[in-house]
Amino acid sequence: MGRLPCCDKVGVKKGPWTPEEDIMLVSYVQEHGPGNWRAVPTKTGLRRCSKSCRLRWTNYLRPGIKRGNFTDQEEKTIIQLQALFGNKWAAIASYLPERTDNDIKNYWNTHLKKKLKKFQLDQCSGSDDHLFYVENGLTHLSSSNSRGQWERTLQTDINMAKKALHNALSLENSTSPLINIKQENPQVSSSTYASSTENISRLLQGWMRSSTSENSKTSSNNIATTDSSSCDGTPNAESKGGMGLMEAFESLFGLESFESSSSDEFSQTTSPQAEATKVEIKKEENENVEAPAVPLSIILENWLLDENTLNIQAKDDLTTFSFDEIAPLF
DNA sequence: AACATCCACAACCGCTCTATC
DNA sequence: AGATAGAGCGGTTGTGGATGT
Repeated sequence: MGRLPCCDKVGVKKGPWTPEEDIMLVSYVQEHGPGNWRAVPTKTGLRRCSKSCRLRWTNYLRPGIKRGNFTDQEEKTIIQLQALFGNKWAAIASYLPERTDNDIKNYWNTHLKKKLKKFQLDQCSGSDDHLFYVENGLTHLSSSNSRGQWERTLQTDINMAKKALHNALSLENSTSPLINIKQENPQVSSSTYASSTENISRLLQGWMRSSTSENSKTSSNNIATTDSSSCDGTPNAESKGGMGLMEAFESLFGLESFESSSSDEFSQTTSPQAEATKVEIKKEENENVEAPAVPLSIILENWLLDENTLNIQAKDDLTTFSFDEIAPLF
């Protein structure tokens, strides 16, 4: 049977969007809010596929998107999160609220992949550039085969992932553009918009001002379903980021270990269950060093997200974790 | 100046998941 | 329970500008 296409392919325009089309789309969103994309082509007269309209909005016209060069900090964050998540661009993007997953993916493919290749070559030739890559989170690329090397690499990656998470969470609190706009500057700055669409951004500014109160109901509904990083600039870190982490650790260690750990528990720094877990681990270690009852992922989870209280404890857990337990998974 | 090649990025494609009826 | 629409996601492609010959 198959799915019906999202729109009639005949007469649908493809390729780059013109400023006029952008304005038509933005005008529609101003009026109706993002959502009901199927109706957009007919209501606006745009000869575009509904999906194309949605993507154009999500990846380009949506408020709060930062364009232009990636900063060193952003680059490091991407590298570190990529090491953690793999090519889960949406998950990575949720930690960089001003960037879209498409942007990050493109940046990775065009810039960072090259650094990756260079790193591999430099490693063969023993270049001093190695330090750069270590600092930027590329140690996971090491072709280390020995167990000791692997463990050191893991340790380094976890440190960097932890840093990245910390940085990302700081970013969320401090640089989310629409939060700042709402909280600090009701006049709304245009600095976060694409320079090429500044005219459109002005339309949006007016819309945002009026919509914060008037459309709060509809826009919150629509926005919440529009994108992984919501339009109000506050990525759903608890659900999305949290799950991303879980997936990351599962993919890292091949363990299905989060079934008993809810996202709420995940967000807690010292949940009773986590404490119980640690006790359990210690107990297990005393009884049987090679068979920890609690997956490594939970240890890492606790350690990553609890800077102060669990650091030393979990580090101990980590360093005493038996590699034999997970070695077959690699 | 003309052409070829490279590169970055926007956009598209196809698949999957979820919500709704 | 199955069909459908809406949306998310990752991979790939197309296009236009920059650079080299």
